[in-house]
Amino acid sequence: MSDLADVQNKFIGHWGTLGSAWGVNKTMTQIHALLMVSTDPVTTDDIMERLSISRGNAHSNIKELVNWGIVKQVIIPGERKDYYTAEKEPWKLLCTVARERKRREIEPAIDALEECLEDISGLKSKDAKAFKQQLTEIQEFLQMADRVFSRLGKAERSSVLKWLTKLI
Amino acid sequence: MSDLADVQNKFIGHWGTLGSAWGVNKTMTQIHALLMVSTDPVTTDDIMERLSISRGNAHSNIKELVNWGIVKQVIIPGERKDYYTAEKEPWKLLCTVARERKRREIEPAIDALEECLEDISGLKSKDAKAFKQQLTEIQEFLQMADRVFSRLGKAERSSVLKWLTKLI
DNA sequence: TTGTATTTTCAATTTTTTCTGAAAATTAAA
DNA sequence: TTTAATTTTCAGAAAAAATTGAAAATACAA
Repeated sequence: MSDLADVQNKFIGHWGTLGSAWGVNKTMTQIHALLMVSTDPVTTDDIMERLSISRGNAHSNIKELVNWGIVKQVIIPGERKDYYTAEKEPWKLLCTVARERKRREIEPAIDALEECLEDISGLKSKDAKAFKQQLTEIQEFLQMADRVFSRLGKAERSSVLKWLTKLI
Repeated sequence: MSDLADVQNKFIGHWGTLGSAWGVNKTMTQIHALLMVSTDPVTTDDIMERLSISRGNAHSNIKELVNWGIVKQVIIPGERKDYYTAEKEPWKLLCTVARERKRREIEPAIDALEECLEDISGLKSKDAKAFKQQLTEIQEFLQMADRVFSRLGKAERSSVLKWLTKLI
């Protein structure tokens, strides 16, 4: 027989593990998990206490979540402290993350490959041609990913679901 | 005016950066990048030299790539050394990664949430109900992700392209 | 067998990342 | 103003992850 907080902590831990596997700081995803299961807005002190972490750690990870657009600061009239909430709807989370990852990772990668392609445009050896061909294929792949993420980033729940259902 | 190896190194570096952002060891993705742009199979020594890394490092990352099914060992008759190659086609890479990530991350996450749901099944407070509801939504989301990855994992290039094109 | 090439392992080290905690800065009430 | 609450910063500490290099294990030709 578990009590609510215990199970929530378990969930928070698992969400952190999942985040790590995808290259996200564990504390960051844990804070996010805590906010997802919190019905009311939460303060930095709440987070520090709940996750047993320092103020600095809590602070910087919250800021990072806000940067990603995954967490919002909410103003509570009459309160001095800052309160935070997260979007609860997983589909919206997906959209936000897709938008950010496109901007932060896919677009720069495309630009980088573009540069590589320019650098070798002058080379005519057989090996250079093979490399060029390979880079071009990867480039096309990334461009497709870019379009998918872009589409996802703009999507509404219903439309995402519609595609995915079609897809499967 | 750059020479081929320089541009390839540049590409290898960028591919490593991209991998890091997605939670993959940089050396691992760099080895993968090197194999993708190598027309012929490559030995551990080639990799060590090209990336300036130790034998142990090269070895363990190659093994990890083989584990993921992203790199294959090839037997070259008459040669003592092990040779390795990577699938060059990005779409096939996507399929392989999707299959593995489903197995390694998504399925365990679903099981973990399932356990959380069991743990709270007895709790009847208002908060417990809200938590249950939230977990259920996340669970459904993960299950959809699972199906998408599963579909991707089985796919052929043409069919993946067909969906994605429809999607956009 | 024996010797040599090659692969594998892993303790120790280095590097990178994350985290802490306290001081400084900011904000706003008194 | 002054004071107290709160947020922000950041140098140093701790933890985690990656890497080295050499010894051990293995594979195989002679």
